[in-house]
Amino acid sequence: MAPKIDESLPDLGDLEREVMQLVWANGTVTAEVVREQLSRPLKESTVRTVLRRLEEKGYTTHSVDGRTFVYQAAEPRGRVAAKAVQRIVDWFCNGSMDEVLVGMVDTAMLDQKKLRALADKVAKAKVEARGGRK
Amino acid sequence: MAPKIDESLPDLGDLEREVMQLVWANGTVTAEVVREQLSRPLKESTVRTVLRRLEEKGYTTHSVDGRTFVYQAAEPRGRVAAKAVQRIVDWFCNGSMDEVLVGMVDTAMLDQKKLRALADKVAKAKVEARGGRK
DNA sequence: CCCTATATGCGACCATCTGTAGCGTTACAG
DNA sequence: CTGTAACGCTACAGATGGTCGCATATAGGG
Repeated sequence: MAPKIDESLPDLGDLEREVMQLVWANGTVTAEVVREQLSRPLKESTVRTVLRRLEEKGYTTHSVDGRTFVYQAAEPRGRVAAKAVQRIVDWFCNGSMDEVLVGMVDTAMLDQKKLRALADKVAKAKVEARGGRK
Repeated sequence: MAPKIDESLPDLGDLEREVMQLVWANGTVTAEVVREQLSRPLKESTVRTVLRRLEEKGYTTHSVDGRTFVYQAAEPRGRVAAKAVQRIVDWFCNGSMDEVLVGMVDTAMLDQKKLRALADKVAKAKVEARGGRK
């Protein structure tokens, strides 16, 4: 059966999330790179602490280039987001996505047309993903 | 235009979440009722503290019956869940739901068929809601 | 081969959040 | 008037997360 996707990763704080965004955006990053791209000026040690915690939490992995740590996301953004959503659905609606979807329409987050378009898009993406590997 | 839905409510802890479930399930509850239905035995004061915080956070409202507080959800479950999802989407994918949907399919949370079925269901729910007023 | 610049490892601090509860106060039944 | 039930308020400890400082190790330049 399915390759047992590792369950719900721990939550992230604001800074941690911002750093993850940079990791995803850059593909691979070093503490220095992250520091430069952060919205506010933080000490190197701070950045490295965050990067380390992110790895402890399972969001990133690192390899060493010379004596520099190069981090990269352990999982693609969409997948992490999907897990987060899954958790929400479990917490609030006992795993029933329907109620959430309806809620989204209710709060004008989605409309029927959009939903259907997504269904098509997803179907297509699915085919591609499957074609690539598997 | 749309009645300006109040933005993302604060996060909830485990106990707070469990209590909210009871509120939603019961419609209206008192500290006593919640206490009785909780999975573990907690002091009344504990329950009342949680209920109070829940109200501070905007999840519930209360009215007074005699000298007893009667709480009820400020918003339906589906709507709260939807907002939570919205936040996730914003955090991770700059508001693009697509990426998340794809991620869900990727993690086997959803499949094309299911998605399409939901689209129909939502469409129907939408019609009903619309039929009521408007 | 030694020295310095750099990047790391790790521990520390503090503010906030959450679970959990005690205590003083108040209002209504008898 | 008094006891009881419900309330408000404060407290407190444990877990997180943001933010650093400092000791250490190691690659090169001289």
